[in-house]
Amino acid sequence: MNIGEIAKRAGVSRSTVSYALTGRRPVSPETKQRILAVIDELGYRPNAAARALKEGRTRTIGLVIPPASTRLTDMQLGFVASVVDAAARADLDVLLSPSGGEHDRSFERVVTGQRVDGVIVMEIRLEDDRVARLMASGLPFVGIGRTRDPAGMSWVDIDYETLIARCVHHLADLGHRDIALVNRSAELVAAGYGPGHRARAGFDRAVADRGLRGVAVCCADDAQAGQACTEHLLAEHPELTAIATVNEAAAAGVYHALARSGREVPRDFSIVGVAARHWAENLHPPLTAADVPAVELGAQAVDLLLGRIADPSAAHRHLLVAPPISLRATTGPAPA
Amino acid sequence: MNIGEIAKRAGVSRSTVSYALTGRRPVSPETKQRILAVIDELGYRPNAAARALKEGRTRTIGLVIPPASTRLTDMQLGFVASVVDAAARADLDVLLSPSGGEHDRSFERVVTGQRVDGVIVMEIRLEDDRVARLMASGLPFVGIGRTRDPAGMSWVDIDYETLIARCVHHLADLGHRDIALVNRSAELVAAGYGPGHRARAGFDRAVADRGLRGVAVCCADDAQAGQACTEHLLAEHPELTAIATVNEAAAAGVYHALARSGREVPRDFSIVGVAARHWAENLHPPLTAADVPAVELGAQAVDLLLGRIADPSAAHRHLLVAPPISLRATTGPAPA
DNA sequence: CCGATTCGTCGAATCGGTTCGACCGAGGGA
DNA sequence: TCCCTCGGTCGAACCGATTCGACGAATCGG
Repeated sequence: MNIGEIAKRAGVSRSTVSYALTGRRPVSPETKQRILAVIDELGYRPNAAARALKEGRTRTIGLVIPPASTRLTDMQLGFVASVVDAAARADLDVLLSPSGGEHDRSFERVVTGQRVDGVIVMEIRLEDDRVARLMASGLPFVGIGRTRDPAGMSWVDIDYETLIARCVHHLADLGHRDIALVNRSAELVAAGYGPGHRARAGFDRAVADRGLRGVAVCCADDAQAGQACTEHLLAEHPELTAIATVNEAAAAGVYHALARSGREVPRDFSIVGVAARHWAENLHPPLTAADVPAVELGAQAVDLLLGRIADPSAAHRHLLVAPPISLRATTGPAPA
Repeated sequence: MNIGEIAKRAGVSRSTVSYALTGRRPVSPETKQRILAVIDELGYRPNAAARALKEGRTRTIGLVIPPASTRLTDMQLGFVASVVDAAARADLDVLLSPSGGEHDRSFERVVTGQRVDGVIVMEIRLEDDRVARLMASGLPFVGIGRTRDPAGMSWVDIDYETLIARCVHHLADLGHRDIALVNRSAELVAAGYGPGHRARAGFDRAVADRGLRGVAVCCADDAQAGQACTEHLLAEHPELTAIATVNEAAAAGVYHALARSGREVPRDFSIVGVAARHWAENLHPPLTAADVPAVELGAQAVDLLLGRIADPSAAHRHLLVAPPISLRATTGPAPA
């Protein structure tokens, strides 16, 4: 079932079969039809490896994800899904590569073995050696997220700094004076995870701008940690009346801790965050939050990558989104 | 940076480089060292396409997932993560293929273009044309889930029928007489989604065995639907004192509906389900549930697939797991 | 001391496509 | 009528690896 077999049965040469399929040279209607009939009958498809070898491209992109051991957040899942979706629309396949920890062989294989035409990297750190590796390799790539100095790369990202600042202003406008930031996990922040640092910076700046009293804490990415963290926060700072958070996975725990402390949301306490819309709406009560357009970002990342593959020397482009805050049910005036 | 370049710089023939790398023929220590030095210096990796073409295998497996539009449940995410993880351990790459809906081109490409050595298929229906397609193609594959008559395939699956029956018996043992099943979405069940049907069958059988009164409903996979569904259920059947569920995504909504109706869990009402442990523990209160070992199942699926790739004519194997119910905080004696 | 092994290496064939140069015949312009 | 162009097709080269057969040199047993 290779191209030679098709050629033999159609009574033409292999090149003619190739031209009939790719259309890169004219083939007479009768010949073409005969070839297609044979192909259809035998269910022939060109061998992807042979084609990739000759053409020098694989029609596959790599998607570098955090290692499987760290559970994907809802937002990350949204990115993965939208990248896969957008790639499928462009008739590209997606090769998954967990990176970090023990799986660096996988990353190496993807980057170095000419298995993919380009790469999308998620979960970028301020200093990220995967990015350095990719830049050195010359392979086209796009970050979902960006390094501290992203001038030499193409990327899409969420403007956490602006968003958290906006959250703080929203709370300040409502009269809150003592607010807390529930950030991502201490490990992530310590490892230089961009959103954690940028959220912190935005929080500090806005708190200073509005003359508020702010306290920032880190919190692991699950409901139990969110609860523990909030209980601790309320015990240490009983004066708090609001929380801003970028940790969607912890939000349910934050709710429970507040309920157990006797505080009712939003009457006694306000919460505002940055989260996937799906997630914000499914909390109870629905979370007032900046809705991250994960689907759009993933699609844009694929777009950018296609551009770089088509012209690797083109100027780098990027997209920084700061979606507006959707008012739902968790923020209200500061209690008197 | 191909093997010829390495050969030239090391002053040997291309075949010798190949033998030095694969070890399939002896190479003298000095020569080998010289070759490895050059390779190291130039950062050479064999071209994956060329190797695949000659060897006839790609060292890649396909993972067929539901289309991106339908959000992955926590359990499905666990499967994906564990498959990727297990594949990485075996030095295999994973090619993602959304199937269903508009993405059948992607599935076709994966199955037919000799891009992968084997395939793992998720979300299998009782009658599943992707399975039929794979059987016809002769490509090794393993299902996570199984068709109605899975004799001709290898698979791993969760024994929903037994598990839900076990849940019902657990509730009956606690004295509950009126119980409901909250199943997966009506669309899934209508489409012949196996777990939905098998859960229903196990529920009906156990309810009959114990002489209970049971009511089964379908429910979309999110918290809002869970709440609406439960409210409806309580309105129609106020005599209910317990719910068994296979719909982990709806559980939070079930909780809220019960709380809003004034029922306290587990004092007034019991809930028991089948869910990923991570998910059950993060609910509040933690859900008494059969903990699905998604990680183990994914790893087993990869194992089975490796076996089939190694020997496609070997007898089919399968694994049906029925993990015990972990008692947490949501079941108690039926109210008097 | 000679024939048979064994070791280390090389050259050439091969995998299944794409693509380039060339060829033949028909049609069109001068 | 002659020449050129162009449509349609073929054969051969090529992409970058693996692998088989062969061959020279060293080793070994008799």
